[in-house]
Amino acid sequence: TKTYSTIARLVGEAGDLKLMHSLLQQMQKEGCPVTPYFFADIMMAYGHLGKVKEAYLVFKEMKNAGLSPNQFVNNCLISILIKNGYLEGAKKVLNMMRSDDECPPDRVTYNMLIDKCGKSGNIVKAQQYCVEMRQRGLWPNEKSYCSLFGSLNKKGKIEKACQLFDAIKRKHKLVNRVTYTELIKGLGRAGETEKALEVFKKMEDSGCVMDVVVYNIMLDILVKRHLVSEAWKLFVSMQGKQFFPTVVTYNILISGFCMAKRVDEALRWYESMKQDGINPDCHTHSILVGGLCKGGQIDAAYKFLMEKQSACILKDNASRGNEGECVEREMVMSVAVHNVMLNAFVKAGRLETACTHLKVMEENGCTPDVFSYSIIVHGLGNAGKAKEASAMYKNMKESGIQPNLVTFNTMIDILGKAGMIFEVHEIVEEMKSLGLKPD
RNA sequence: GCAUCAGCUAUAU
Repeated sequence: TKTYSTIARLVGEAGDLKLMHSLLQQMQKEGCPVTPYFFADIMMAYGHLGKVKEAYLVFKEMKNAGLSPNQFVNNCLISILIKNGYLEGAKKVLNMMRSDDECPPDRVTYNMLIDKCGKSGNIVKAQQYCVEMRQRGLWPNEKSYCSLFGSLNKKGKIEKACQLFDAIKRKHKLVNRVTYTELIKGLGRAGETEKALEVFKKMEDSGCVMDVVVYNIMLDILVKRHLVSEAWKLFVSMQGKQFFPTVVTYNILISGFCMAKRVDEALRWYESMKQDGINPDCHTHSILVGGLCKGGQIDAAYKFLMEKQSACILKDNASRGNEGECVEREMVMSVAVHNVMLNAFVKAGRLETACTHLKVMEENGCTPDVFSYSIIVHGLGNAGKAKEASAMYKNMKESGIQPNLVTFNTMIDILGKAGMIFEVHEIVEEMKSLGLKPD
């Protein structure tokens, strides 16, 4: 069974359902017990590729094979649905579980839903799930509370968040390092740098086990307040405590130098991270492109971007087996980096260049996303070209890209200002049909 | 069952 599961994972990643079928048949022929975990592995593989439909087909396939889903498999399905933005689907699975005495929801089930509702701003719903799990005799744990706490933080309700923090600390004693980290982050976002530092120091002094994430968050707060030299001190001291910088740490510092308009230093740090053996990622590149642009060096930014773009065709040594096989794969510069560039062109009034670059992206195998189009649409609208903006908007939809709330707001603004009231109504109707509420 | 659940960095209104 283990052998087959291992193979099944690979089959799942390759997206070959047929092969999976024959594997399954072979297993049954050989009298090899097929477990739900076998199916779950395949489902998760699909899920990570964003192939929700395929994952669901595997789920159904499992039922057809006469296996009823257990809590684990249902949770996997919920996780896949949630990660890919199908909250409604996840709720349906929950409903099935609620009415299934053999397979009721467990703490993981609720934790996932609490977290997702919190992240999408529905705190009330998140709390309802929390109540419901208690009614079922399931006790919320650190993760449940941290999700709830985080949702308040996200909404900027720092006072309520602090109250909740105190409550869960006093009543349930269910706070850990992650909860403290979340608290620091919330305080930082609320502009309470001093308090954030205070909690951070308390954490350090009380002998609480730290990790690099806590340091990264503290660094980010400092850097966003333009306290670059404070950040530098922390960067040094963390290493003295054996917490070594990751790519995120470097990205934060580099963005700090960019925000402080010290782009040269940012570029030097970019070099030194590579020397430290840490690979820059798409965040690094978009931070640098943005930094160069904001420093008025648009053309340098473009040059940098195109250089990285052509360096992107490289060997991907993600060795999956022990055979040392290297998969040659074409890597593409992340859309987000191009989007930063597009935005810079638009903001500099170089609309033509931006539109040209949109095509360059596609030629380089980098598919524009909803951000790319929104940037261009907004640029056109700002230039008083409402008709062209509309055309670009249509273009986007024809490329199979769903508009989101920001896109709709942008369009409403453009059309409204151009006096195209009828078209505004069309947009509003479109929003409704997608289940989006105007904000 | 070491598998499903919480915290860090970039782009649009």
